[in-house]
Amino acid sequence: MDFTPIRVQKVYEDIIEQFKNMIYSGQLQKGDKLPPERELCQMLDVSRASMREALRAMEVMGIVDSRPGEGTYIVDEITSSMFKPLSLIIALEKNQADFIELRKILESACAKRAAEMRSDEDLEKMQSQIKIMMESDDEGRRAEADKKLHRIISEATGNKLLIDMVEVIADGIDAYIKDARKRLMQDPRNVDALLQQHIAICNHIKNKDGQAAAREMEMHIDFVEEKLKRL
Amino acid sequence: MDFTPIRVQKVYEDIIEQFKNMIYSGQLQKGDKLPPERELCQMLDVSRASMREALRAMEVMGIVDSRPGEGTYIVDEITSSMFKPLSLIIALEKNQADFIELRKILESACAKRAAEMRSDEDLEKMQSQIKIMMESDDEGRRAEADKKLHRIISEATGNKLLIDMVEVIADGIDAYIKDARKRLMQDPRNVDALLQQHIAICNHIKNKDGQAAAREMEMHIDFVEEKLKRL
DNA sequence: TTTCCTCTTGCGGTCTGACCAGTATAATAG
DNA sequence: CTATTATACTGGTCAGACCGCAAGAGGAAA
Repeated sequence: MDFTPIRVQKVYEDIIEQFKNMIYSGQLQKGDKLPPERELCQMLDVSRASMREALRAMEVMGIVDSRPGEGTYIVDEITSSMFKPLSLIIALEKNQADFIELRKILESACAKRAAEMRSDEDLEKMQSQIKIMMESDDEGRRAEADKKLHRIISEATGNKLLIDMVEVIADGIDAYIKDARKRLMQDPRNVDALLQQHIAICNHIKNKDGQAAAREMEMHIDFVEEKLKRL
Repeated sequence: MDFTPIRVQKVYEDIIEQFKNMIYSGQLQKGDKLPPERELCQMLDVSRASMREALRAMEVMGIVDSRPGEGTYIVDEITSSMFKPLSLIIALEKNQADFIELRKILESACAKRAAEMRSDEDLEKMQSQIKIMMESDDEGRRAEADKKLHRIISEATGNKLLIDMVEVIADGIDAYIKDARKRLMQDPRNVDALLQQHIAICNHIKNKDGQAAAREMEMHIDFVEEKLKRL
């Protein structure tokens, strides 16, 4: 006998399901205020504990926002919170190849779009970070500038989704390889290579050459990945 | 006076924070079994309700898995569950430009990698879907084949992360534009145009021309987006 | 009448303790 | 030694209580 295992739906999952349907059907929209928890419990005939588990779950998903004394609302602005779990998953996953590939895809796409849409202001911000990288002797500061530069590039796309996602993935990976990076940067040749790559990327963005910027970004991430592997 | 609002950390967030740190520090690893809820409560000196809110939150993040009578475990395999909230956010967001752009980035990257890594088996699967599209008169079946084809392409990359993410985003957007698509497909010219685009993408994948496949995929999504806008 | 303060009310946040229904393990019978 | 049964353990759910914050009602002062 080979029966299918019965998947027992937990109450909180059921509750989320109902909210989901109301969102899909448009009955719940951005910014809407939800009834008080106690009322919701009566409506769905569940305990407050279960209702709260569902609400907390939706809170970490970035779908609702509960404020003490005020009430619970459907969020009215997308936040990066929904991507936060990613950094934890990255920390759990020893084989990070998939994450690095995803990062490469996203960051090169950012570079391409940044090249196409950048304002002069964006360009200035990038170059000020590069200046810090060139002039500073402190690896900590250089690493910070590196990070900022990548963020400025993603911000130049104007796509909030992209910005948040790149940041979470980059942070997750960076936290994981932090020590390795430090050791890598003890060799001045590596420091210089990285600097040249960053300059090249920015130049392509300056010249509004999206293709080249994307290619350069991809090579840049490949370079770091390759060096780290050898460590 | 311009004080910073005091951010009151909720208990469940605090608990998650502690788990997060243990994951980052490596004290908690994939597959580990957690102590029973009641013990955890004692360790952290919190109520079971709060502990459960934290656990449920981590469950929807795809980090832990609780099984009745058995215990709670750190997940040992990445699941797509962490991306599920995205489809809800998509449903909430009227302006989907950012999502469509993200989709374009991911799917064209998939096409590129699929072209580079595809097996003959992958190719066969793609072509069988195209055959369905060509021969079927039922728009429902054609839409299904369309969807499957895109999934086969993402699967050809072998990157689970990418597969899950593309699926969630595509599903979210498709659900949103479902009716519009139906109307679009009432015009045979559109049906044919889409078919030609799919064939072109697959041909590039067949020829292992990643650049062309990516470009074609991007144009394909642009085409659909453009047509939908005019509707 | 208007403004300001106070107080009530409503809300989310947290805790306690209890019971249920599965799973796993130890004890028992064969 | 094996198969069965009984027990302990674990997550899932519920009910009820109390706290502190926020908003709005109502009254006091200008």
